[in-house]
Amino acid sequence: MFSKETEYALRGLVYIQTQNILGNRPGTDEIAREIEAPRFYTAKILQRLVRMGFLMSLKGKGGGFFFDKKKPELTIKELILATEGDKILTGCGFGLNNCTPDRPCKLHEQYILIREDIDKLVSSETIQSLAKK
Amino acid sequence: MFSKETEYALRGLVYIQTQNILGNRPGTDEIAREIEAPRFYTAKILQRLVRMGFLMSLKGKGGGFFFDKKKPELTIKELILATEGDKILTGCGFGLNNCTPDRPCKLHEQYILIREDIDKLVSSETIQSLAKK
DNA sequence: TTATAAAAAGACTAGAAGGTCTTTTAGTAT
DNA sequence: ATACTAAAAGACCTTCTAGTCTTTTTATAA
Repeated sequence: MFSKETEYALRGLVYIQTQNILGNRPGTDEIAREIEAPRFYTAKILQRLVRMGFLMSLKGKGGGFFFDKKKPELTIKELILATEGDKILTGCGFGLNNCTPDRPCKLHEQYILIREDIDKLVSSETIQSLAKK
Repeated sequence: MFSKETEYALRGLVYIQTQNILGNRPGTDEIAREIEAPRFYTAKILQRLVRMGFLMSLKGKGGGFFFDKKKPELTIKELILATEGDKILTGCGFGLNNCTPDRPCKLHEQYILIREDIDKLVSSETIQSLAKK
């Protein structure tokens, strides 16, 4: 469904948020261990997320990752769009690139419904809402 | 959603079936052109499908690809399982590999519903049903 | 003010997916 | 029989995803 990068980002961010709630700022080693993801790869992905402004970090002793509480909640959709673009939400199931609403391909009608459900799900859930579950 | 291989296979097989209905046995060049897919890659994918028994072919003049009319219709699901395994139909949206019904992950409940819809769609549609549309 | 801790940066590697091309094999029509 | 046609086989290449590792920068605590 999603790429590894999106998966690790999703799991990592939810873990960070659950720790933030407890007053902690986890670091890459802890995060990677807890979400069962490769250590260095997780670090790289988190760095990208910081650069994109989704997340904040502090270097040095006592440092780690945390969310800016002034910012609105981060929807899964925003995260997916940033890590792997909109192909899941705009692409056609049949794989015909010239499949448009007026010239739909043979799987279009049925696939549209599924795509809308995916869109609804990733639009309504946020990192913060998942962290509370 | 699907891999390129699955996409080209899907489009190629539907094209072959529509041509079979008209009494034709299209070859790799024609198929690749019509479904807008890379020529040699399409040929390779069709060869694999023949080896897997989904399709038949004839070499030499007047040769090409065709379906065995004695066989039952080929569901999209069978095709997907053969080309990319069952990860789309069994995998977890959240990407947690130890996500089971009794220990569900945080996106499980909602994702399950979408996965079931996908399963229903690919189980009900066949190459033959798509070719008729 | 220095030792230490942790993120940032970026080079590098492995493997898989996607794609190309040439040669071989096997039919078919003449 | 032979020439031609088309699939089969398989080597090869390219690109992208996933993952590793080392070095550099920056902050903090003692």
